[in-house]
Amino acid sequence: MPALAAKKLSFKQQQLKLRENAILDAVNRLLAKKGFDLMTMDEVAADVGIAKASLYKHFESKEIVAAASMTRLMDEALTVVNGLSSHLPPLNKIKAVVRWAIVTHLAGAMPLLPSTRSTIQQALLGYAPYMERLSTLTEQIGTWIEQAQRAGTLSASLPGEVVLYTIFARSCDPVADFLKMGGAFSDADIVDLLIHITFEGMTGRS
Amino acid sequence: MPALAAKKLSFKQQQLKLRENAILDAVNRLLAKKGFDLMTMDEVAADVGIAKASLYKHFESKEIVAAASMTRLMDEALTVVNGLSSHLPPLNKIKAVVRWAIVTHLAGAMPLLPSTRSTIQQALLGYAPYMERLSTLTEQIGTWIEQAQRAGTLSASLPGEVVLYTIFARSCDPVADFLKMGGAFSDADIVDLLIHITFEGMTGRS
DNA sequence: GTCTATAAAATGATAGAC
DNA sequence: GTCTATCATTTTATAGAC
Repeated sequence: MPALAAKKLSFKQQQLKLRENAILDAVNRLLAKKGFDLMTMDEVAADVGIAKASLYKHFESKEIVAAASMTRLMDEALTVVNGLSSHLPPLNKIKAVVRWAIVTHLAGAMPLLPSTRSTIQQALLGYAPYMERLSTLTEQIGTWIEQAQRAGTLSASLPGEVVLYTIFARSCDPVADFLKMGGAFSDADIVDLLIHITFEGMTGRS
Repeated sequence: MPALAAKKLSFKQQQLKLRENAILDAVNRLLAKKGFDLMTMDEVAADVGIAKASLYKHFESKEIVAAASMTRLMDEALTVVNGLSSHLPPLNKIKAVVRWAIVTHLAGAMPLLPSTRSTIQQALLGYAPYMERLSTLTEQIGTWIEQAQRAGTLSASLPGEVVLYTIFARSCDPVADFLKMGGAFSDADIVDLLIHITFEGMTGRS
């Protein structure tokens, strides 16, 4: 009965996948809350509700489980990117992605990608699945940047590199945290404000 | 001989001050390079060239030595602020301060102030000398923001809070690190680019 | 695969001689 | 105040029973 056997295996694999997703959920949340260096494997295990040794049966190190979590986040970003209407002007596509990132950040589910100071950066560079997705994402956004610059909706005098890095950096801008802590604005307000200062700046318009 | 005694004491105090400044130099550099959580007291001691136990004779904990370093940085910021020509338009004063911060950042001497995730934030809140200076700095910049908004050079529709937090956040923008790592731009170029995207944004001008 | 128990290493902080 | 030596704790990772 190959069909039944395959079904049983698939079920086991599904369970495995579910458990691993639960682990990545916890890791993602902790990465967003404390960052890689302050997140401990004890916390992760406690959060998932399993023993730490069990954690290591699924992921062989702290670096790898973090990289796996970041890879899943990249997949979500790519899903957002691919789900955008192709009729949208390029600048609006870029804004939509940044908007998604800030919303995710405010929801406490955005690990701090761009921190030159975190130990995880080096590990990510050596983790192929992550780098693959980052490359795809970068390429897609890079194309939109060029299109928007040709269309004149994005400043043509800015090097594309600068725009790209800025988009990534604003996706986990600490300003969002400060404003949220202040309590004077709703999440929706904060998103709009950050999108505005990111693309329009802060100077007055005559 | 009170004069001589006073002189000797002053000399000893000068030596003490010099040594403590050397410690704060090392701490400042390490805070900028790795952040509070990844900086170790062993590193600090090694960097200064003294034993770790000696370090603890000068500063009673890692939190306090870091807070002292941050306080000294705040004093430098206040010196910059007070050194600005009073005839400068308010927006230019604000830009000058941000410019100083980015230059300091690129020189590897800007600890990452705004990180909601670092353990040090809580310690800073309880360290009066730092909070005092932060308060003075915030008040001065806040006044300039209001003036610039009334003058129409800064968008009047933006809450002052948002402008203030943005100024602090851009002072240690990771975009600067990324661009520096890329190697395609000089430090001066990076400063100009960051000032531009911070105040003018990234959209095209028709 | 899950658990308990523990190894191995890093690190903040201190004891005590000089 | 400076040093060497050490403590106490945290934390990554693993051993080994079930």
